[in-house]
Amino acid sequence: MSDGRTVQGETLLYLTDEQLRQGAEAMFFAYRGFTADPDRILAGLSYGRAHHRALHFIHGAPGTTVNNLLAILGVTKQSLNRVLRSLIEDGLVESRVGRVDKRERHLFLTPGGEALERELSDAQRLRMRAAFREAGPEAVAGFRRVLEAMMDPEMRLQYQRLREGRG
Amino acid sequence: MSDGRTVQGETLLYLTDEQLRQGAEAMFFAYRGFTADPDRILAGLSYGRAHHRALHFIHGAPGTTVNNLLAILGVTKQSLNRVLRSLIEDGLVESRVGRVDKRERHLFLTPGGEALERELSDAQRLRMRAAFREAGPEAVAGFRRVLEAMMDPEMRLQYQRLREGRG
DNA sequence: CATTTTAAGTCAGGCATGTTGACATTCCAA
DNA sequence: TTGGAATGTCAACATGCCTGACTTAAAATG
Repeated sequence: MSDGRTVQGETLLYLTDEQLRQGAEAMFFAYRGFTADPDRILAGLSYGRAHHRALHFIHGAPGTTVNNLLAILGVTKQSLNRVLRSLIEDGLVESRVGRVDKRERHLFLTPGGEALERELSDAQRLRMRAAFREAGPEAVAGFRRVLEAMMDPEMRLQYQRLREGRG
Repeated sequence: MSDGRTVQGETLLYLTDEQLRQGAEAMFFAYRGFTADPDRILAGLSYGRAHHRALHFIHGAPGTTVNNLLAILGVTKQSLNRVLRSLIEDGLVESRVGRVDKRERHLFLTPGGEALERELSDAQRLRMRAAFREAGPEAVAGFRRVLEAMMDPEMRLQYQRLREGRG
């Protein structure tokens, strides 16, 4: 890979291989922190990150279909199905047959599901809030901009669609 | 959770629950993109992300010990050992008994290991470089600041130590 | 109406990753 | 010198996610 510095001086210092390397390491360590708190809660419940993600997105889009969730989470239906089955058995998620299309199942959180989702989200938000506060508003804007640029185009669309859906 | 807007107006808009929620989703989608390219390469090699991480950090700190790597990667030594064993068997990593302390093993990449590390890093850097370029230098600075604030204090130290070690 | 497509769920098998437990080797300090 | 601590290894097991093949039901198509 070429060295940004050799191209047009200090302006592109943030594109040197070493800067990119540091960026990658920052992503690695930060993601660990990002998931650490919910992971601790989930560990005691024989649930994993997959359950958290399902609860998160069902909470954000109640009534979403299995197929929809599949596209957002980017896992196979076999994988998602195992997660959903346990959540439904434990009474955290409700699956209702679609009214217009009876093949579809619409997913909702029960009060218990909402409670767990909130517990997990609160743990995660606590850390994010602290980080955002510490870094300041401009840093947060930059953070968001870089992350969005890092997504696969498909995922970027999903992300923007979710944002718009909630205003 | 409290709503930032109610505290002191638009200044803290970036701390509202909805903003934090969007930040969390951005992390989720972006991390997927971040790992997608190396994952594709690894899939054909019966290797996984753990192998990539090991190669990455051994490359960055040649001669590091197993214990050292353990602290950085945050997994159990048994888990790391399986990864290292396969990398050593495949001739990508060399393990040398420590000279001053014979209990320690010092880890180095062989030319083959360096080659694979480079291939993986190049794939990842390509995406990061594009994202950094698209977002611009100030955004990248903010990105880094938020990620650093999001790390566990321990990991933050590891991260800073690695940065200093390479200048 | 018959056929094809779509949505969802299931079973089987595989691989990467993580865990705990037991163990060998080496070092160091009481 | 002896016992504890540190380092690393091996084995067994659990989990999560994957692919592939299949069933069921319903919708779309012709």
